[in-house]
This record gives sequence, C-alpha cells and structure tokens, in this order.
Amino acid sequence: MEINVTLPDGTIRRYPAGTTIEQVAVSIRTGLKKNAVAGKLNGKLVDLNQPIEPNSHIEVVTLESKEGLEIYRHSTAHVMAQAIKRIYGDKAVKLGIGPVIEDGFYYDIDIEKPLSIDDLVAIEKEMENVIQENLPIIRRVVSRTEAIKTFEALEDPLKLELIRDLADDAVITIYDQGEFFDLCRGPHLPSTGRIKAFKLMNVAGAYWRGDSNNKVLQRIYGTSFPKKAQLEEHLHVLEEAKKRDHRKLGKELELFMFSEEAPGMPFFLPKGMAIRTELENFARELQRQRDYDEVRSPLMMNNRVWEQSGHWDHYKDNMYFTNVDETKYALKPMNCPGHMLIFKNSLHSYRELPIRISEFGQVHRHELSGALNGMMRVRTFCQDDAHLFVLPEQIEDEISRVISLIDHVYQVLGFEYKVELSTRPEDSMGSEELWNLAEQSLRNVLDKLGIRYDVNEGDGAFYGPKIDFHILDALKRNWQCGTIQLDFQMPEKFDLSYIGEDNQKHRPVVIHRALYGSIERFIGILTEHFAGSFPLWLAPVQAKLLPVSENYLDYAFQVKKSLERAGIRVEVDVRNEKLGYKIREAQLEKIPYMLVLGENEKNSESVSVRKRGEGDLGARSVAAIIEQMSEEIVAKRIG
RNA sequence: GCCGUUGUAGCUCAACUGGUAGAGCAACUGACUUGUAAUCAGUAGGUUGGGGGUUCAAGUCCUCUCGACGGCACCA
Repeated sequence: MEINVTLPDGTIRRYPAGTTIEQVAVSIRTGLKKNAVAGKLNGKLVDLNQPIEPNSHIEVVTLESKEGLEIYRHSTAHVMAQAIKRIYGDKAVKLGIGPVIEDGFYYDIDIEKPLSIDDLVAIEKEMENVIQENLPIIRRVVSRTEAIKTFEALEDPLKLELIRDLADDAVITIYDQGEFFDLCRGPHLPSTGRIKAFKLMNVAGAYWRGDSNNKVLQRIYGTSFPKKAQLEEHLHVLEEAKKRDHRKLGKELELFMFSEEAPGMPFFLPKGMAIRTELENFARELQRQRDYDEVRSPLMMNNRVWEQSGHWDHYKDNMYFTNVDETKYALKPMNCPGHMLIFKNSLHSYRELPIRISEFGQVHRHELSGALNGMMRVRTFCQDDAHLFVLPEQIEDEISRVISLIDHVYQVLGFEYKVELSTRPEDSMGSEELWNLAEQSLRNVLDKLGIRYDVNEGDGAFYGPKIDFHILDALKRNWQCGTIQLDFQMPEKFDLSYIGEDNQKHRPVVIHRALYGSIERFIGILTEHFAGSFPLWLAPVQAKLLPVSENYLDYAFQVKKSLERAGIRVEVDVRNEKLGYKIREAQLEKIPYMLVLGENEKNSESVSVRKRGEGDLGARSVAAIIEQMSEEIVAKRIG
C-alpha cells in the first residue's frame, strides 16, 4: 500500500507505508541523508527512523537548522551522561535534566564526588569511546508503570520525580543507546557516531529544578558542533570575550578598582572618571536641550519616607539601614521618593507641566554576595535618573520624547538595541485597572512609533509597567540599559497634586526614566564593546606626546599647553626612554593619538601623528592637529 | 545566600608528594641622548588575604573568616 505525503515545497510524493523519514530524505536527495538528524511529521519533531503517516506533512531536519543543531547537542548531552555513568557507576550517578541551551547544553547530575575541571578530561575521553562505538539511539515508548519500575530499579529519585509530574496523557519515551538509557522526549540523532566535535566547558552547582530550597546538583556544561572548525571558532569567540573583560581592562587601563574594604563598590580612578564625566556631560547637555532641571537629593533619608513610598514593603531586603540619633534612616535604593519631595516643595500649576527633574543619583542596593560582578552588578551605582511629572494627556507624548532621546544616545555610541515591554509583576502595588491603563499607554506609544518589541510578562516594577532598552554589544551580547517606567502609585503615596484649569487639585502622573541605567555598568559595557579602545571623545587620554629625547621636553610641554587650551586631554611621556618603547606603551594604553616630537617638529611648530589603528600619518602643524582632533571630539566620532 | 574553585612582591606568574619563598615586567639608582611596538647594568621589594590549629618543620595539611572567580538562585 502506498501513501501520500506533502514536502515543504508543496510537492506530494507517494511512498510505501512504513517508509521512515530517513528513507524519504534519501529519496529526495542522496546527500541529504548525511545532513539529516531528525524529521518533522506534521510540524512535530520526530526521529529519523519514525515511519511516515498517510497524508502527512513531512520535513527533513538538517544540521544547518537551529532545531537540527539542538537535537545534535541534546544527543551530545546524552553521550556525556552515558560517559559519566560508565566512569562513576550506574547507581552512583543520578541524572536530573540535560537540556540544550544557547551555546551548547548541560546535564544536572547528583553524584557524591565533587567534580572539577580536571575530571572533565576523563569524561571527554569516555565520550569519545561512546562516539567511536557508534551506538544506535533508539526510541522506546513505555507505560507509566514501566517507566517508574525502570527508574526505581536504577534508584534514580530525580527521574522518578519528573515522571510523576508528567501529564496523565503524556507519551513516556525512553531512549536507549548501548547499555545506557534515559527518560527523554527526544528526538535524537540516529546514532552516537554522528557527533563530530564537542567540548566540556565547566562544572558548577545548580539547584534541582531551579529552586533554592532544593538540593544543589552538579551541572556540567558542554557544547558541540557539526564541524571541528565551528567548535574552534566558538572557542575563539570565548577567548576574545575574555580579552575584553572589563575587569581585566579596567585594571590594565587604570579606569577603576575594587577593594576588599568595600565589596561591590567601585572606586573610579582618574581615567575612569574622565570617561564618566564625559558620559554625564553628554546626557546633561541633551537633557538641558529638552527642558530637564537637574537636582541632587540626599543619599540617606528617614525610614518613614521609604515606608510611605512602599520601598520598605517591597524592597527592604535590598536596602541598607542605619541609625542617626535613635532614628532609623535608609540609604536610597532609588531616587524617586527624593524627587517626589522636591515636587511637593512648591505648588504647581497645570501650566508648568510637564516638569522634568533629573539627577545623577548614587543609589545603594544590597545585592547578594554571589551576584556581584565587576561593574556589571554592584552594590552602589549612579543612575542617570529622571522623573517627569505630567498631565494624563501628556503621557504618550512625553514617552515618545524619551524614546527618541534614548535612541539618539545609543546611535551616537553605535549600539543596536531591542525594546521590551514589562508588565505587572506578582508583588505589585495599586489597582488592576490602573495597571491595565498604564500598560495600554505604553503599548500605544510603541505601536504608534512603529517600534518592534517583545513582551516580558510579570517583569515590571512594583509601581508600574516599563519599557526596557537592551543594547547589543560588539560580541552580540544583550544588556538592559535604558528604561521608561510609568507610575500612578508614587503620586498617590506622596499625595502629589497640581492645580488644574478648574482651580481644583489634580493628581499628576510620574514617568521614571534612565538612559544609561547605571553609569558604572554602562562603562563596563562600553569597555567590553570597544575592547578598551574608546572613541576619541571618551578616551581618558586623548593624545600622548612622545618627545624623541629629553632635549625636546620643553617643546613637548609647549605643545601640551596648546592642546590643553583646546580642551584636549593630553599627557607627556617624560621618561628617559627610546621612542619605540614609548610608542609601545602608549599603544598598550590604547591612546587614540600619539604625537612624536623631535628636532624636525620643534623647528616647524609641528607634530608627527601616529593614530591608533592607522599608524604613522606623517607631520602636521600643531594648529592642524588641534583642529582635526577637536572636530572628531565634537562629532563624537566612533573609531 | 547556595555549590565549586581560588588568593604568593605594585602587576603577571613559579615553588615535586610539608624541608631556607623565586622569575619577568613595573619601581628606584646609574650609564646611554634616543625617530615609530621593549637599551644596558645595578638596587630594593614578602608576617604567602586574615585568625586559630596539626607538625621538629606549613605557601603547601585541618579549621574558621574575608575577598575574588565560574555557575545557581536573586535582579524592585
């Protein structure tokens, strides 16, 4: 008997009943068999040896597709589990889950012996054996009782828990490969020999089922690729990321430091401070043009303010407290309450609105010790914060203005970005209608501006929904920076009002927003994005003067003065060293412009220009180089 | 916070199973007077993160503690 199936290109083919997906693949193109890892039967992923069904839609999944790669990696995870069981014993190793993740896979296992990186080598070796043996990977449907019996015999409580939680009507499948089998939905590669390039990366602790009340299992991370070259490339990218690590570069370039005396609290060194000041002034100027008023509020306020704002209820676990003359004070974790007090300091007419209050506000948040990470996750940081007090009918217009401001900032820095809308979280304040209204206004603005966005359910702030901006750095990593949050709660809590046209009191709406988010973190991101080679306008030292010998020091200081008068940050290498040596150092410091000064230059009021990334540009008059650099700085040109 | 790893000179790193802490760079001194990625010689630099313990003897072993790193959990 023959049956009809439809292929992705719409053609209908006839095959004998019982034909497998693999046989279909061969019939389409002989070369396809080599690349095929699984199939899709009516849109559902299945194994290659799955027989086709009458009148079904058939697709062959190859290694080139995302799904194909995931199957490939999933099977690699199984091979790893098998190798671990072979080495440490079937019953000594309890298997948790072993899913595919962004760049590879992991398997969570419960095993007495703490595994270290060194143990991974032995596991990799055994994996090679499993691959060499080229064991067929075979799907087997089992009944619930059969599954339970199987894993009871194995004494694996983790798998039993997973089985217990499967839906009543779930089809339970076990995949066999040689002596090894695992509870798994599949699909899988047809055999272990298909795996060509893999590497185990790391071991770490991880809570069973992601719950911190559960036991900690050992998680082994690995990755695999269809081709050796792809694995090499992946490892190379990881190397590159390591070289750009802002903690390493921050130390080498003397941007910032950390001390045991203040964990998670960065010290800005002069060079890092120069970058920070530039970033602040950039934002400051843009805000000045957009009618923001800059303020500064206290770092610490009476605890009753935080009780009033709701921070005490929703945020106290992350706050620092202290006593002042028997009164409880708290270090601010956010700037909003301070700005509410400023708004309340005077009476406001509807004519004044919108009022835009900005602050480079230093906040403190007690992050868990294990969460700290360089400048990326700290316990004190500066928010480029602002609160806009607006009339209800001004909401959408104000928000779109902020969006265009954020867009401008990211464009100048050369970042692509993605937008996310975060909605009401579980632990939220205020009525559902107000939340719905707030979420709707944010959607309206985004839709009106035609901005593509993802929705992040339940990820809003406790006082309101938000639009987050995620920038994409040079290594395509995602960082949440800018944010716009709509807030109907704070005005309520602080009883804010303005006098309307009708001479009555009305409640304003508050919009919280930040462009960089945390300046500390933003500098960390910029450091990695530019690999320490900051664009001229941000570079801590914009030009380094390199006198060829001590005889030209006087001339160097004269040129330095000229550059400084033009507002250029400049240093002179006064050391008694050879030119090559000075160049090497300046190069390692990633200085954008090196200006060499010797006899010729001194005689002609000029400098020899060596530009970062371009090399020797030849001589130029002092006036000309000032002109060139100033132009580049003002334009905020990137590289 | 949890699991694991880790901490040696300003920096980067050595010191076999317990047996006198060492190198390069940087710093300092001197010579050289330098032309596009490292001139030469010399000098100094340490309670091995901190406390306690085992031992004839501890950088090394045990224990407590602090920091950092890789994850997990958390991230208003």
